[in-house]
Amino acid sequence: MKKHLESLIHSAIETLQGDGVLPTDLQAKILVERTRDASHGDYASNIALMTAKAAKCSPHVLAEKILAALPDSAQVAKAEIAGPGFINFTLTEATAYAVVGTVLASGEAYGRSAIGDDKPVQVEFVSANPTGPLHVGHGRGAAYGAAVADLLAAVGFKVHREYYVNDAGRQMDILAVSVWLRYLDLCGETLVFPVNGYKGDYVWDIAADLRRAHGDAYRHDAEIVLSNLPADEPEGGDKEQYIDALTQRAKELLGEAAYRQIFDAGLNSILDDIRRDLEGFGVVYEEWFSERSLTESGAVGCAIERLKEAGHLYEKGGAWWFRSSAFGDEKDRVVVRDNGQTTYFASDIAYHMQKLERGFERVIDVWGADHHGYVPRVKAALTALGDDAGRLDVLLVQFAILYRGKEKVPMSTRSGQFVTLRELRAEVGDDAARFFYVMRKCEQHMDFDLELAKSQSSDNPVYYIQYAHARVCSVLRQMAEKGLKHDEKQGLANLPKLTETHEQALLTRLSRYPEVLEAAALNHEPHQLAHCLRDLANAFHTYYNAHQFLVGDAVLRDVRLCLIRAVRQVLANGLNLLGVSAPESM
RNA sequence: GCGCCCGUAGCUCAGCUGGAUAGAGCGCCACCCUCCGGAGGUGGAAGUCAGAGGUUCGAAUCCUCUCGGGCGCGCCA
Repeated sequence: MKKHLESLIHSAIETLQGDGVLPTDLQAKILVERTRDASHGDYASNIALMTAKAAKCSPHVLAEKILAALPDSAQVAKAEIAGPGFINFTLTEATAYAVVGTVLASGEAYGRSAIGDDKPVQVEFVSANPTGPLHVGHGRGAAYGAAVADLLAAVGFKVHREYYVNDAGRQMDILAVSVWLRYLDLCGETLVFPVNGYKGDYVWDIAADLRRAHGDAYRHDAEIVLSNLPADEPEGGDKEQYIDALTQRAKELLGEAAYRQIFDAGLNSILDDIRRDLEGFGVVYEEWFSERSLTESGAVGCAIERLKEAGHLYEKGGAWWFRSSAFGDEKDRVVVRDNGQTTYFASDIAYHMQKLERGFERVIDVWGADHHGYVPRVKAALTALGDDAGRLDVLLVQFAILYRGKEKVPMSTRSGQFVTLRELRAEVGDDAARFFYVMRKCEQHMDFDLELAKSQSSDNPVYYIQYAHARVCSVLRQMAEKGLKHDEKQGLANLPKLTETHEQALLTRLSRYPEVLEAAALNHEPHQLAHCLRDLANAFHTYYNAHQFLVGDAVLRDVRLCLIRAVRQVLANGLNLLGVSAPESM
C-alpha cells in the first residue's frame, strides 16, 4: 500500500515537472508513512514539505498542486492537506477490510515477500571458540542472528547461516593441554594444573571419556611432563609462557598423531555440545565452517600472497605486517608471527575473502560488541585485496546483564563464574529467552530480568502475546463445544460489519504487519517485530474484553471469528520468525 | 590517552532514518468479574529527550563540545 501511494505521488510529481512547477532535476525521496494519529487518516506524506523550497512556494500551496495532479485510485477514499503541508490519505473501507481475507488466504505466508529477489546472503553468528560451553552473552548473538537470518529469508533472500569454528590456534592448544592434564590426573599422575588452563568441569568429562576410550595410551610420567619447564605464575613466572611451553611439551611427548587425537576429542566434544545447545534453542545452521580448513586448503597462504604481491605487507621484527593503517585502521597488524605461524587475523582475512568469492551478495557478521575494534582491520583487508568491503555488514551485539528481580546476577569470565546459555534456557525456557534477547535493539545494553522472563503474567510480554494466541484457540474450542459452526465465506462477505473501534484498530495492526516485517528484515532489527506483536496482542485483549465473539447473530459471529483467526495467524507467523512457539493453550 | 556504543516517565525500553500534541510495558493511583480463560480490561498522574552550542520552515533524531555509563586498544582467539 505504501508503494502504491508512493507511485501515485511519483506520478503527480512528474506531472508537475512537466508543467514547470517543479524542477526536472528534483532529487527528493518520496516517503509515505503510517500516521500516528487516526485523525490524520491512514498514511501521510511529507513530500510537499520536502520539495517546497525547490518549487519556490509554500508547502501548503505545493501540496494543493500535488493533490490536484494526483491520479485517482480505487483504494484511496480521500487525500487531504493537513498541518504545515502533509498530505494525508484515507483508504476506502473495502481496502481496510480486505486484509482479513488476505491474511486467511495467505496463512503462514502472510507478511512474507520477495523483495530479497532470492539474492544470496550469508549470516555468520555466534562463532564462539569451542573451548567451553556457550554462555548467556553468546545467547543474545544466537537469538539475534537467527532472527535476522529468518527475517531476511522471510522477505525473499536466500539465506546461508554459518558458524565459524575456531578450531585452530593457541586457545585450542590450551584446551587440548588442559584435557590431557586432566586425563593424566585420572590415570593417577600427580601434577599441578596450570593457572591459564581451562578449569571447567566439562574438561574433566572430556578427559574421562578419553580415558574410557583409550585407557592409558596417552599416559606419560608426570615428572617427565613437567621437567625443565619455566615457572607458572604462582611461582613468579609468566603464565602465558608456561602454558605455551607445556603445549610444546605435550606435542613432543605425544607425537603429532596422538596430540591431534586429544585435540580433536576436546574440539568435537565441545562442538557437539554447542550444536545440541543451539538446536535446542531453535538455532540451526546451513554450515559449520572450519578455520583449520582455511589453513589446510591453502586459503590463508593464498590471501597472504595476494596481499604481499599487492605490496600491502612488510617485514618487521621477524614478523609480517599488514599495512591496515593505510585503509583506515588505527595501526598495522601482524599476519605472520616471527615464529612463522599465521595469526587469527590472517585466517579471518582468508575467511572473509572466501565469503565474498563464494558469491554472497551481502555478508553479515554478528559479533559481540567487545570485538568492535576488529571491524576496521577486516574491512581494510578486503579493500586491500580489491574487494568491496561495503558488501560486509558487521552487526555488533551488546552484552546482556542478568537480573534476578532487582539483583544483578554476578558474571565474570575471569573467575569462570559465567552463566551458561543452557542454564538460562533451563531456568526461563526457550521461548522467553529467544523473545527477551530480541526485544531490544542489538546496540542497546540489555537488562535481562530472569524473574520477569519466568513470570506467567501480563508483565511478561512473551506470555502476553502467547496468551492472545491461545485465547483465540480457546474461543474456537468454545465454539465447537457449543455446537456452533464457523462459515468463513459468510464472514468474509460481511466484513463491513466490523464497525467497532477495536475492530478498526485490529485491522490497522494486521495490515501493518508486512511493513514491519520488511523494515525489521532490511534494518536487521527484529525488535521491531517483537514490539509489533505486543501491540497486536494488546489490541486483541482489549477487543476481547469489550466484545463477545460467539454472539447469537450468525453473520456477525462469522465476521468476528474471521477477524480473530486473522489475528491468531499473524501472531503465529510473527512468533515463529522470532523462534517462539505459538501454543494453543497455556 | 585514543576509538566505538549508549544516555528519552520512578524502572525497562520504543520512537518507522529530519516532521503534526514525544509513546508503550512495568510500577503507582482510581475503577471493571451472573460475560468466549481476571494469566484480562478501562481511566489517571508522571518527561527541560544527560547538558551547552550549531545546521533549518521544523531536531529526541544531523554536526561540535562537555558530563556520565559500557566496551575495546596483544606477534590471544
